[in-house]
Amino acid sequence: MRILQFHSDYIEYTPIKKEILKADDNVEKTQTRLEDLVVAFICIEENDDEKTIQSAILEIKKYLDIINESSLLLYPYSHLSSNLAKPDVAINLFNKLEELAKEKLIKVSKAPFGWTKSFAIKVKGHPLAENFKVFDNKNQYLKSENSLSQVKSHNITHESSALSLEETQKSSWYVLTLEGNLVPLDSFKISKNGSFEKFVNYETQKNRKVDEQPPHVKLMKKLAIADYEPASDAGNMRFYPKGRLMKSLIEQYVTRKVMEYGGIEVETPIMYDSHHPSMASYFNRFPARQYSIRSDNKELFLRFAACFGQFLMAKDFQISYKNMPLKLYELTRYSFRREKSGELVGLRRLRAFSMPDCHAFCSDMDQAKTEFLQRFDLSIDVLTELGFSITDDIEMAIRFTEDFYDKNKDFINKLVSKFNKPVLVEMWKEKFFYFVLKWEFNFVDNLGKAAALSTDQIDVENGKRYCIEFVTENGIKNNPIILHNSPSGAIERVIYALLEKSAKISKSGGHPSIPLWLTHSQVRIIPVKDEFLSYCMDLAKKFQSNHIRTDIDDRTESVGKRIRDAEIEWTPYILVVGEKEISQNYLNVRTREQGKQFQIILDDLIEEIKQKIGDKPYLPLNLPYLISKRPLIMV
RNA sequence: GCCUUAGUAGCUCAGCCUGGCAGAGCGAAGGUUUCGUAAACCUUAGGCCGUGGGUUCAAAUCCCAUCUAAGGCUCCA
Repeated sequence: MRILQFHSDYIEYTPIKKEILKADDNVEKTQTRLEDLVVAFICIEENDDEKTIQSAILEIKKYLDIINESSLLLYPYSHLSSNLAKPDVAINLFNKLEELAKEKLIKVSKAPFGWTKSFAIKVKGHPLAENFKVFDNKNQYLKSENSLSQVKSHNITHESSALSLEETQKSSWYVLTLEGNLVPLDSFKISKNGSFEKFVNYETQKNRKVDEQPPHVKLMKKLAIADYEPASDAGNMRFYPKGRLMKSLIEQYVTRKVMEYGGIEVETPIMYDSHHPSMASYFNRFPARQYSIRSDNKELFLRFAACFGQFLMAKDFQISYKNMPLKLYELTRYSFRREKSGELVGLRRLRAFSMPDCHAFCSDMDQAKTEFLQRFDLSIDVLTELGFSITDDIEMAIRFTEDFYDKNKDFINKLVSKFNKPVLVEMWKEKFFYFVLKWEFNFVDNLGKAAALSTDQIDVENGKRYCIEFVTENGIKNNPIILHNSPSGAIERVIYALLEKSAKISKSGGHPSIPLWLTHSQVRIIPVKDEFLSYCMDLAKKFQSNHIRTDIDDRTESVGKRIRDAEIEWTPYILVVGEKEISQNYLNVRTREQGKQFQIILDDLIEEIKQKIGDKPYLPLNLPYLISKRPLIMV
């Protein structure tokens, strides 16, 4: 039995003429079009039997799992062999194959057997898209080749990755305590209703049914931060002026922190040639999750992480052990992942996102571990400075192989004690994928959903896979261990978490807010009458020259209305300026934080605000400073 | 991909069950008001009721199909 499989954008076929007597009846001679599926061209050979069918279907299912596809077309295709089975045997086995496939897969269809058919097919542009397999009657899986791809022996890696996917099932869950005890999850007493409990449930249980729309989705619209863009693909957001400003500030902040740590900023292309030789193993890691673009004769895909561009760059560097650890950094705008449409949620899960990604190339495991601890501190620092409390908002998961744990208990316990709370552990019997250890900081939102922010990994494979080399003290070339750190996680996700956190505060009766350094209008000035406008403009200039974003509500609305509007925008400082303030030279301030009014002189207020902002990045207002000049973005 | 829900004015939504002139609030435009800490007042303009078909004297409303989106499931290296 021979199977030629294509991962296809579409196939169209039309039955033309019945070829053999026993061919399928009730066949309409109309065109069938199917989209996004695997087309399996199959021929049944002499000596094939039910066992052959069974092992074939397992292989087909494995292939669909790997490329993450659920639709299958079984297409009888005799031209693959010169040793065909007799038609009546073949048709019988073919129907069995269809039955079995329907038991195991979601969407299965079959083209008619024994008919001449015309067909047109469009095959997707990634190395795993084309695949050929041969089985004999002892249900042995004989050989498989990417016969049409230039990447020879590719299927061997594909095979091993399929096997290791099964290994995934063998992971087991524990809690690692501050005392360094690895307690099986079942016997660990988790305190009720805490975020750790929610996090553990989210990670380990299947039932995640929630009926509400996440609060941050409402907020991102209401505060005119971001919105869905109907004219793009789902999961590609538009960012309004306030959201863009917020993103820029967070991006600048994270980038500065990573550069202070020693990261060297680079920029790499967002698209790559699918047929470049080094793509094969990359695809094997992230199969069929990318956007693809056809341009002239090239099949390009959009990157889904920065790893790749940085590895290709590091490969061309001349690196000595003296340069290690070498840290490359890029904040991708964007990385693209074609998540399934149903998986996308507001700013939590996107198809296009901005990801800070810092790789450290280390000479050996000792150096890697030392570096790893530094980056752990960096990540805690970044999240804290972004406005999260590690104690209240963040839960940690750590995943490692049993072998690595046995050899590195002290090291792992050190991570936990730095985190200073119990940690959820997923332990694997054996290594799969490319890392031996990986941790994440997760934010748990209002609906009990967890989203990973910071993360770091110890990667022991890709140095070799990408031929990255450094010269050791002895003059030998060696492959580095690579650490993959994102100290903050995707920038959009940081905004999601900030909004969810403020929704949590508002739920419990507090005043929701956004960190001062990230709010668009830090100070809003409201002149009581038009005649005070020029005084207010002078005032605004003084704030702005001190890097405090200040605007003026010069609309002809009542004072009450303008205060209300400022509060709806979550403006942290509202100044009402009238005769009293001008004649007596003080300011009347209404703060969001304390929700009360007080009087203060200008210089003191500037000092207070500057102190609260600290050394966070500054950018000027991203909208006209007179409200009357602004378009209305959200009601 | 599957399940559920929703598409009506710029925005948020009512009307649909039980068919009978297309509605409200906010926002916008014009005007009056110059106001002291969470919504001043008046006037006006805004519509292919997602799209296509069907039933009916008559469809936003009932039926069928279809598109789009959201939420959930699955997935999440």
